[in-house]
Amino acid sequence: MTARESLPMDIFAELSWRQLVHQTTDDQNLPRWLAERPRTVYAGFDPTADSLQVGNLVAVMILRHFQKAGHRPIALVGGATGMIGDPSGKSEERNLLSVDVLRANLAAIEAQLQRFLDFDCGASSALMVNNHDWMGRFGYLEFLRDVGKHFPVNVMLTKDSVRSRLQRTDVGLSYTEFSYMLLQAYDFVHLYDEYGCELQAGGSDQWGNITAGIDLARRLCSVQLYGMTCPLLTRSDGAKMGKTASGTLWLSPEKTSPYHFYQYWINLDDSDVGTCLRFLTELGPEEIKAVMDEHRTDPGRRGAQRRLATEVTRLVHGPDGLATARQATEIFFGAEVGELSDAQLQGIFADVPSSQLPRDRLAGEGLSIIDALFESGLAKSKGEARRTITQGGAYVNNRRVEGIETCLGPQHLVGESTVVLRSGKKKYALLRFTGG
RNA sequence: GGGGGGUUUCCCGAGCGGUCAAAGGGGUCAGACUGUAAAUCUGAUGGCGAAGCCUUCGCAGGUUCGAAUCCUGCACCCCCCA
Repeated sequence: MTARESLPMDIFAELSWRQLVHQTTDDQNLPRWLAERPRTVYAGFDPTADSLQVGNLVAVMILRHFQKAGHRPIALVGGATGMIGDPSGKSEERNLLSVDVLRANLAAIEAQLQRFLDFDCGASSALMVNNHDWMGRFGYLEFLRDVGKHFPVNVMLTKDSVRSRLQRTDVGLSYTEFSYMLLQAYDFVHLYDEYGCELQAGGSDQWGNITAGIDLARRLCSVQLYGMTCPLLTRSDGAKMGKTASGTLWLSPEKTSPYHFYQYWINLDDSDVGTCLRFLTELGPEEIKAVMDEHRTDPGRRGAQRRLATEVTRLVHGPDGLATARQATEIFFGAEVGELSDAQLQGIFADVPSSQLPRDRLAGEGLSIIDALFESGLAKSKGEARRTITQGGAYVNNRRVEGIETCLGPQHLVGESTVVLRSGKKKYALLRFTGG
């Protein structure tokens, strides 16, 4: 999709109907400016962890939309800014990451971003940059003279990110974090100089940093750059999207299995599905409307959640990840554990605790189901195991265990060496019989 | 300094010499129901076991055939009067 003077779609209209536009620095002219010809837009990602999370996905999607619309996206990873820590939206001073951790995080995040953008499609090919490449060369004195001179402290003090921290008496704000906005501001100027990037996108908490960059560009280069922010993705109950009892929902399959990722969306509250469909999928307005209409007719089927989970999981984990997640879902909700190999089981039950037992435990009379539940950790004591079985809450390979006399033998093995135990509706554990 | 009350099983909280593994509630775990939700209902809830046995009621001793329950000392907590 090579972009010439004619653009394949109106990006501003696209983002608007998705309600992804929270604020812009020029409501009057930005839509027209974007429609005129291909532009270059950037969004930044901080290497605070070795994976992006769901919250980052909104910015990623925005870059994708820009690219689809014929513009050129730049994904910036904050090798330099990550060393400082952005105070925006943070209630307290952050601990600095070590250089090694930072380097590993950067590499991981760069790899993740690769899959969301097209880096080889002519004029609108995406770019990946690391601000450490230009910030690292700056000397302190040089930076103060060239950049710091243009920042009136009284203006900096009015930024929300700074002010909210100064108002609190229990936490402070270090000079380091206070200076963060200078770095991000300079990034914007640098990307303008280097790549003609004139627009920065980010979450609504980035407003102060974005406008700081625009101010700096005006002073240093006498140009008018643009900024736009999107709403932060939150749930209707106020909680952050992508936070679960067990922690953050990561995009990395190592940190959050495709199954859990898929399940998060399946379980999403009805009132949040619409927003997520608009924010996190590329379905068009008609299709989303159709999905939502159908969902309202029969909320029990949770068609909207299913569609959302399908789309987002496919986007993040690819068709294979989606397939694994779906297969795992079927099994987790009671489907027969049939002819699966150890490797498949390993994938499906990636997050499930497993224990190793010597294979000869299955020989002779076999392994008592009570001991099996106890040793797998599903029951804290043999009494508890007994109870669970008596009450009909124990399952072997998803078949209910009928009596406490049941013993496991080789005939219960699935795959090469695995027995799938379950207690209650969805508490699973694997037993792996090895050796001998 | 003087006087009084407390410390119970995951939590709160009954118990006041045997029938106490210890009422009740919460939580938790199963089951039913359900939209993989919420609410509700049912059952279970120290450990090992077929009966039965073992370990628990702040800590250490003692009285008794027998103690969470009585006595003595110790530790911690709370309240009242100075």
